[in-house]
Amino acid sequence: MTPLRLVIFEDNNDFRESLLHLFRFTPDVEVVAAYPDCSGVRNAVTQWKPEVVLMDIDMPGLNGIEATAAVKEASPTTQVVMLTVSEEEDRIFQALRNGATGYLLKKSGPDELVESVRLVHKGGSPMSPAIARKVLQFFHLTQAIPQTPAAVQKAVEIDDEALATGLTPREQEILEALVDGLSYKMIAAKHFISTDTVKNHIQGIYRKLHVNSKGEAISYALKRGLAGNR
Amino acid sequence: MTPLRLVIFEDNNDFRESLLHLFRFTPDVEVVAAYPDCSGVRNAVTQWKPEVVLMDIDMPGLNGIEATAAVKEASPTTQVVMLTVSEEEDRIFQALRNGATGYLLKKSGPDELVESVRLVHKGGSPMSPAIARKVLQFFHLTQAIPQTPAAVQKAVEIDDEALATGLTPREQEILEALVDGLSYKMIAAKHFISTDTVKNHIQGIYRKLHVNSKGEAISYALKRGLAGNR
DNA sequence: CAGGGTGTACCACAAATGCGGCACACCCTG
DNA sequence: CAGGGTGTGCCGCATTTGTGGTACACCCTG
Repeated sequence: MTPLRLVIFEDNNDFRESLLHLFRFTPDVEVVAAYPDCSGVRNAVTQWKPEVVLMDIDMPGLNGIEATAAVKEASPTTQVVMLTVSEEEDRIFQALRNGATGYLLKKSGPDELVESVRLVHKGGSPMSPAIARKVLQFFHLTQAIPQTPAAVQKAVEIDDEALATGLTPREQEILEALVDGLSYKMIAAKHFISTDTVKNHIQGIYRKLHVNSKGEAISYALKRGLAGNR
Repeated sequence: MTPLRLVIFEDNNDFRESLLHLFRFTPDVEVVAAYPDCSGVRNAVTQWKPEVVLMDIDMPGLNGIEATAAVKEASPTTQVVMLTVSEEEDRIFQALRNGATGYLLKKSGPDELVESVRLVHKGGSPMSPAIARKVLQFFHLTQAIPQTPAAVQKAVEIDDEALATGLTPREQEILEALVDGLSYKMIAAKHFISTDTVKNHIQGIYRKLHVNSKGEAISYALKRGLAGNR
């Protein structure tokens, strides 16, 4: 069986070297080339036709995100695995939409790196759990409302909003205020409590509705008629 | 440090036993209960208040997907990791929609299982690479298509909502994203622009709708059907 | 009475948001 | 061609929001 061809783009010399070293002891993976920058991405992939590319995100000149687009354009079947230290959402999503199919934090262990290269070639998407969580969050927000049979039943049987969501009466009131677009301060003034207490209630709401920002809460509440029925 | 409380739902006796056995040798994880079916999910989680639940998908009676919804409803902070043999997309997405934050194939090794339980508790989303790939594919599909000038023109001609409110097509798009509860960063990623540009558009929206916060904008838009018609 | 849930309040810190301005490129249209 | 509208990007700064604690008083209910 011919080994899997791998090309590496990584500007940090030490890290690049240790990657090379790592894969030297991996018989089924052959590092055919390793570059400290992405100036020659296009040529590199057309020349080497690698099955997999390991791509650092932070690099001088052409960065890893743009380079990923170039790789996929020059060789669509090549799988790109991003390597990064940061967990910035922007970059994650941009890299993924540019065609990256793996996304690993550099703190991943050697075994994990090697295994990831194999996996991405086998059609998987190795992703550090922290990254996966962010993708999932995004996924959740753009999803339709879940309709489990149980939930539907419940909604039909009892139309008590508070019971259905588990919100306390106070939380329900605060949610109404949120939906009106009020700020913490305004809510506090309206109900004669401190802004800190408002925060507490809002935290409770977030926990129970599985959201973590005003925007999500309002969206959730209005779309399901939990509030704003006036 | 108190160990992490884990509850298991798995109908296969052998597999359940081996899970129990596995975690018996994991000091930082304590399996407080294990059930062969989900008839008592709600009671189980309210009683044990586990940090993490391992949930088989295929089970007689209430299946793992519905049970997941029940778990999250009864104990929102509990993290649910799905365990399954199949890679059926519908089920994956349904489970994730219902609040599962991990998704492992049963062929995962013991170490991976244990590590996944820890990771999901630390805020990650352990996912078998094959699953992650499917989520990513879906992710790709829901991405915005870059605006061609022609498309913009078209939007201007047809979009009477935009005309009615004075919002430009781009602003309309951003408003849709706002209504989904997305953050600046997420919107930026979704439309492949910088967060600063997102800010600019949002400023434009605020000016035209006479509001000055995300909350007000979402509320305004949803209540008058300017967005969120899906 | 002990314990749980609820409502209140405070502190500290990180991240996101809102606001102001500046700049440039593109496409229309007069 | 000049100008306006739109989309994009960047900088800086003040405020708001989100997260994690701790604390205490009240009201139930077993």
